[in-house]
Amino acid sequence: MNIQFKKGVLELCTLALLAKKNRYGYELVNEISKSISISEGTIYPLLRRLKNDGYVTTYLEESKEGAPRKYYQLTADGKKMEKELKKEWKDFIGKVNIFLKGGAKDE
Amino acid sequence: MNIQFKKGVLELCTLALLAKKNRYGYELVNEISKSISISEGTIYPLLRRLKNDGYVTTYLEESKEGAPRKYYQLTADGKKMEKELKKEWKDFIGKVNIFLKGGAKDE
DNA sequence: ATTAATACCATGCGTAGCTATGTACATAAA
DNA sequence: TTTATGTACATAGCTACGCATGGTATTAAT
Repeated sequence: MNIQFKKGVLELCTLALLAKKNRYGYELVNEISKSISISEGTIYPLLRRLKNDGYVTTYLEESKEGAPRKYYQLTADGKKMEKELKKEWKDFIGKVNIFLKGGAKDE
Repeated sequence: MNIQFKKGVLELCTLALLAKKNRYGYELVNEISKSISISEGTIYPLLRRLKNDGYVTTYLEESKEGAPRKYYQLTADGKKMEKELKKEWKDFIGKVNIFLKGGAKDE
């Protein structure tokens, strides 16, 4: 899978998943990697950035299956950002599609 | 416009435009920037990479309107790459769309 | 005790787009 | 003449983000 395509989009995917319900980091890794190949080393730094930027807050919860889980919750800014990024993304792929339309010259 | 979204996609757009007909660098900049905001400092290094990687060849042609133009032409590898990237892109945005479906939890 | 699964985190690296700047030629205006 | 505009190409330094790698801690099974 093309690494470059993911740039910025994983942030959008993460925000979109958190918009549906609060989740913990490891859960996000598993959820996203079902369809897009990613590693923990990508998601944890991303979550840290989101927190530093004020888009999410966190809280701990114990787990019966291992170490305590750190849940991530969108802030008002985070919800706003999610909507904005989603809109930008749809707009962007629409524009890209203009260039992809029409086949090669020798087809 | 989100800079990160463009990563890798400008290469696809460039290849897709060259698949339709040969173009010179400045023309590509103008063509692409009609819908996606880019600068020359992005496209020229990109074209250089494409040439180094054997996806395009170049030839010079004089112009009545200024400096001579360097035309870019897809190689067989370039055409193959264009198809592959296009497929990967469509696959990718399909997967991203899975995460974007469904609204926020409080809507 | 050791292994495995769960769950979290830090860091250096490479890639690619951005800004800013420079070169060079042609044409037209001052 | 020199100044500005448009065309055309190119590079240096910066930044952001995903990746690979490694580490810690808890719980349960072997």
